[in-house]
Amino acid sequence: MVATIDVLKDSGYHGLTIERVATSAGVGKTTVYRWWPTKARLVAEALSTQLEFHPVAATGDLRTDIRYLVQRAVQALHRSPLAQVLPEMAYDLDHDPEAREEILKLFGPARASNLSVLYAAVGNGSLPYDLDGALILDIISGTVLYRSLLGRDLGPHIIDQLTDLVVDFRLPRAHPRHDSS
Amino acid sequence: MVATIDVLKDSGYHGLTIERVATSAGVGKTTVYRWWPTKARLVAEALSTQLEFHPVAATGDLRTDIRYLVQRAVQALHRSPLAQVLPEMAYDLDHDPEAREEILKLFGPARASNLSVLYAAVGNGSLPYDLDGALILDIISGTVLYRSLLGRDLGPHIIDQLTDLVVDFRLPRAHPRHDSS
Amino acid sequence: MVATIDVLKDSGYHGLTIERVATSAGVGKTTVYRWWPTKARLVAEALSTQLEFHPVAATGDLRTDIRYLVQRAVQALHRSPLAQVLPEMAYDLDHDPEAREEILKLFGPARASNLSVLYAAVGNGSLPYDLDGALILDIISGTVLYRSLLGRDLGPHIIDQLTDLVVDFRLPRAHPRHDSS
Amino acid sequence: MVATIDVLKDSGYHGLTIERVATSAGVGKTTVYRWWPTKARLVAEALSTQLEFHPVAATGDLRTDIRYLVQRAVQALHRSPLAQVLPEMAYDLDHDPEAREEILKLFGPARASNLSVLYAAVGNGSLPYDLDGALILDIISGTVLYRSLLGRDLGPHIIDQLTDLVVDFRLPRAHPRHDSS
DNA sequence: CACTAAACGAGACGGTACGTCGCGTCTTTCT
DNA sequence: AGAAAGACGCGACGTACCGTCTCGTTTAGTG
Repeated sequence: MVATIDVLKDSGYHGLTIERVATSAGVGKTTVYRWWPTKARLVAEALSTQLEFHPVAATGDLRTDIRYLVQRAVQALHRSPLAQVLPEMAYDLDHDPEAREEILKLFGPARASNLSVLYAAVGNGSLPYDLDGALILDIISGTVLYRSLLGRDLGPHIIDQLTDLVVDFRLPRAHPRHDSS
Repeated sequence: MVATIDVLKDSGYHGLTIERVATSAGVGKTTVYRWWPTKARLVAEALSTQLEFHPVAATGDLRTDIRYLVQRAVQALHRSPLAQVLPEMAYDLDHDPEAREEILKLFGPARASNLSVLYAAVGNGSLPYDLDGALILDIISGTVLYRSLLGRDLGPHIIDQLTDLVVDFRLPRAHPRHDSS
Repeated sequence: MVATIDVLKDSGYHGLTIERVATSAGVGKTTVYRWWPTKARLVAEALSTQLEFHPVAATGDLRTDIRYLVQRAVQALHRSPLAQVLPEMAYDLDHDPEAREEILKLFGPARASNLSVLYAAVGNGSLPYDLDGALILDIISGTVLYRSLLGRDLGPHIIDQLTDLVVDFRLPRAHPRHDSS
Repeated sequence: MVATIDVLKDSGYHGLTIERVATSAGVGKTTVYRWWPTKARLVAEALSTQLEFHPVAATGDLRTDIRYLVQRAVQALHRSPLAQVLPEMAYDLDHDPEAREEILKLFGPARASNLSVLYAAVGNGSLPYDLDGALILDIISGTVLYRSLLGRDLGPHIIDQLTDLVVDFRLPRAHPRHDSS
């Protein structure tokens, strides 16, 4: 497991080989296969031991809380180890439902926490009563991941833009906004 | 090239092998390598001969036009051949800038057309003058792709939700909205 | 191993391909490479399982024994499977000392036996006390191999000529000798 | 042709490629194939332009002349460029009679000269009247080539031993003969 | 002098084999 | 009994040359 993480860091998901993990763990390949049927499952589980969710108290101030939420999405999906690994795993996850499940579990706590922030705001009237929180989160994550995949701009302004979208229902403005803020 | 498309359809990007393409084209491996240095480049170019952009006249009615734009994004990124292939290519594209360029070119015409729709609406005052059109499009595409990747719900309501987001600056509502439309 | 012999018989050393041997043995190429680093080593070992030395009792009559010795050299270096393969291997053997060692081992028993015949004759005074037996054998083998390589005459008289050379210290005579014997 | 020699020197017969020769000659592959149907023919012809025979006057002293003859055989078949190339060509020559012819022509002048030395000695009674000169020469060449191929000892004594064999009809003696010379 | 045709350079082509890597299974060996 | 070690059949990798095959482009030689 630790070995998996090491290899993953050194070589990425593509460079990770069952053979390599086994060797670096001082273990027979057989043993690895015994416990994890696929590379995806192995990595999924390894990541799950590695990443842990640090819950954050909501401040109650909508803009602050949303901004933080967006920030964490960007971090998680842009330069984190997870983000580097996820796209390489895309295919395997699509063909290995159990691994997908495992990976999705990793997002669970953060997602729940984020939803609770949103619905707290709904509760006090800052956001519409029939808000589709899940979609909001997907919009944020999706936008960030998409830009990351395509190698497009992911500068700091995108955080403001997405925050404004949620807090003010405001469509993103062209980003020479730092001078107007 | 045609052979590449065939193999791609049969076996997906992962199942596509230079050897297979060569054989199925009745061609030596060397010839394939001579023209396309990597699998990603080969597939990118094959896709580009396959996909063509059908421009659509804007109606002038913002909601209709945006709706159509969103619809096309969903089609392009959900069940199209391209959509099935893209995630599998993610890793290679990340390590093969030329292939990425080629793939991005595929999006070019549709993207330009979509931008023109948005900025036409900006022009007649239906959308804010300082709109970040590129980000809007990324939000739409990103959201759709993200849900597609995670295997999440991509029913018809998402089209309405994203349309409303752009047209009415309205955050997505929970989707029992078909009864209210 | 058996497969190697088969392929060797069918196609000679040049036509023998690791790939072919592997296929015809129902085995992965890797396995072949695991055990024999080079084609030369593989063939050398295959030959060594195939060829076995049949020792022959010396009669004590010098001419008879030498004649038989020469005869066997001609057989071994002219039309035997080994002889057909050896020249094709020349280059590889020159660049693969271990394979050369292996091949030389094949000659070992016959060479030893031949030397013992010679030195027995030295012992009873039929041949000079300070005879260079090794060179005698090389002269016989070398002459035969050389003619074989150049496609030159290797008729039966050469056996007599070489025998006489050793037994009578007599230089080879022009070979219409069958009528004078 | 000059290019062929260059490549031959750099890379040996095995490393010599029609492609390489063509390139290094600044010539299309086609042109090479037009003039020389096979690698063997090409090399054979190249060698024939390179090697020339320097006739040597016979001294009339048998031992001196024979010794020189043997010496030249050793030089030609041991460390000369030809000797390095010949074994690698063995297979091709066996399957390309025209190339063999060409190569044999290279030996022609030297062979003729050597035969004339022998038969001059026959003429003045120093060697038996019915001597098989061709075989004598093959014995010398064969022995040298054989030892060369097998990587066996080819020190200076072998020259004395072979000379004695011819001049004195004496079988080779074990070679601590340098102290007696 | 212009025209033609052979010979040419360049290099693409369909192939075959190379030696390597990683797969996922299976067997042997040793605790 | 269970794990390490690693052999195994397999299939793809990307490379090197093979000998064949167009392509224009020189270069003579001839009319």
